Amino acid sequence: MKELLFNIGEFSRMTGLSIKALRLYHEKDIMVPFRIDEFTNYRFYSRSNLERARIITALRSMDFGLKEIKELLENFDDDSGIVSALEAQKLKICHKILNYEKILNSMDLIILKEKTVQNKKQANAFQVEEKTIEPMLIAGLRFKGKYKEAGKYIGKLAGKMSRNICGPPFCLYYDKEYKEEDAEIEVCYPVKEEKEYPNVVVRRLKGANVISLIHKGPYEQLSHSYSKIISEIKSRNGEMDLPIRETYLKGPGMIFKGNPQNYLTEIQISVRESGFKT
Amino acid sequence: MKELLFNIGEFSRMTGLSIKALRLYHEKDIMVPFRIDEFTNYRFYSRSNLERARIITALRSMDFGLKEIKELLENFDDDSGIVSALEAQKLKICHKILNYEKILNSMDLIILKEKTVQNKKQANAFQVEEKTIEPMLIAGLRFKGKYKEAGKYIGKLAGKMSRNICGPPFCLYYDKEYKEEDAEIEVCYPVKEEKEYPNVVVRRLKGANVISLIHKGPYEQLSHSYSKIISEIKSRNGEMDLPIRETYLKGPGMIFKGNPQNYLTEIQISVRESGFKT
DNA sequence: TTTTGACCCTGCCCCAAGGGGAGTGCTTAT
DNA sequence: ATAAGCACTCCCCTTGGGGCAGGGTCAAAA
Repeated sequence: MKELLFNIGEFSRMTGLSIKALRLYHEKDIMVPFRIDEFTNYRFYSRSNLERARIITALRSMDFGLKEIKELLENFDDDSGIVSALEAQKLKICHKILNYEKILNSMDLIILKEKTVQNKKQANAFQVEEKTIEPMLIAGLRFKGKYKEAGKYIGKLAGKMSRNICGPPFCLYYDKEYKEEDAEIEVCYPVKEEKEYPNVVVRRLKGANVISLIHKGPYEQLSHSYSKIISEIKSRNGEMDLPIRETYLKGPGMIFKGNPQNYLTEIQISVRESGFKT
Repeated sequence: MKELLFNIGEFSRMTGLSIKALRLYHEKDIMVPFRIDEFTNYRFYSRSNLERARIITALRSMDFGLKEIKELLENFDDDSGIVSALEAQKLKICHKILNYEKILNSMDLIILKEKTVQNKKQANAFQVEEKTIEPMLIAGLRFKGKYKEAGKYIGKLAGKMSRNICGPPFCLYYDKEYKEEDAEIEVCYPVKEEKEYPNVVVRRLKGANVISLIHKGPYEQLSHSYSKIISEIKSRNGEMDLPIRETYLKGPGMIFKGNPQNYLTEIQISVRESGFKT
């Protein structure tokens, strides 16, 4: 029975292990061929090697390393003994999965952001436009300071919310006039669920009838667009309401900083129905 | 502004990238220091390097390879350009997760099996015992042949059911007497859900009152235990009902073949209430 | 009996993303 | 003067093999 042996090629085909792998396992003393020809060094595998190969394949498919497999093979010959090793391996794999899921989440965030921008971009091409904004659930972080500080706070907020975010960030400006310092600003993200966060107010933002304009270019030139939209409102005899909303459709990316000439910012100013003609 | 530079140690602390990694990125032209001292070869990093390091860190954290990162850095400077790369990466990661989840499943299967055995083992120590079996949902594969063929069919069945399995396999013997050939045998696995499988019957197996005995040792010696249990039933004046159930608590493992001396097989024979005395 | 094509051997280099260490050079503080 | 603390280059190591070169071997065909 034992006398029927297979050379490495046959054995490779039988087990599905590559010849290279078989030689490696031999070298690492994980699976030693039944007989090695003294003169030619040809490897010959037996039926018991076949069984061992099956075990190795099974353990490899569970992502065990060769070193671990060697130890397991040396110390056990029964499934019940390796249960604890399996449990440990399970833990490792769970960690990997969790890590990958975290990666998926952050990638989704970026993709979502870019997709949103592309949709917006096609919709209306930098013209003043009237529209109705639906109410939405938002997380807001309010502060008093300079406009330029908003970016910092958005970063902070994004870090806290991460998986809960479902749209691009925006600012609410509560001042009637331009203020270099001590402006009343709330940075916001639309969110999916109503969760609690420290220093953050999660609430439902009312819908509104707004005049909107998408500004393309660096933030420093926002004033051009502001004059455009405000003169439009005046010409239509509309009356502005606070807060003004500034949505950062496309700003510095999560990865690349991008080119400020391509930044897109939507300015939305609520107008009262009274005295406003379409 | 540009004249303030950092040596590699400072830059490493600022970016969180190891010195080794920084040197590697330099070598691979992924991030070249702003200035390299001609005489000492010291690397000096600038503020723009800092920005690039941030990008690299972000991409690395998404499991991109250095080669991919290099290409991305060469071709894009804006998040929107890399969306397709992100989608591709997402796919890869999803595959990895799926693969790991498959591994987890098969590991769980093995662990579950061994745990079941250990519980059974403690419960009753190889004594004839009367008990009531609850009804259960099973998947059965019926064939006509030799007893020894059952193992083959169990393997087949396990492959099909895999994630649905929730207990050790068993056989149902529909013959009243021992038959060397053409025995009526059904190999079964208890399952969680009622799914459809080709050539497999999924059904609810009725509960029963049985006389049970756990046999320890190779299958060739099952006859000893059979005589023990049957003589016990006769002495109690019970009447046997078909089919006989043989549950393979511990047989050849999924990984190791194990030692047949340690195999555990539970024989269960239904007995009719009538004329049976406890 | 020889040849031929298929098969096998060892040994070397390669992959990714660095880690570890040896040996050497530079400045600075003591 | 010397030692500490950086920095540099060069080399080897990791996993699980893949690929190739150069040379030896096997079995069947000519």
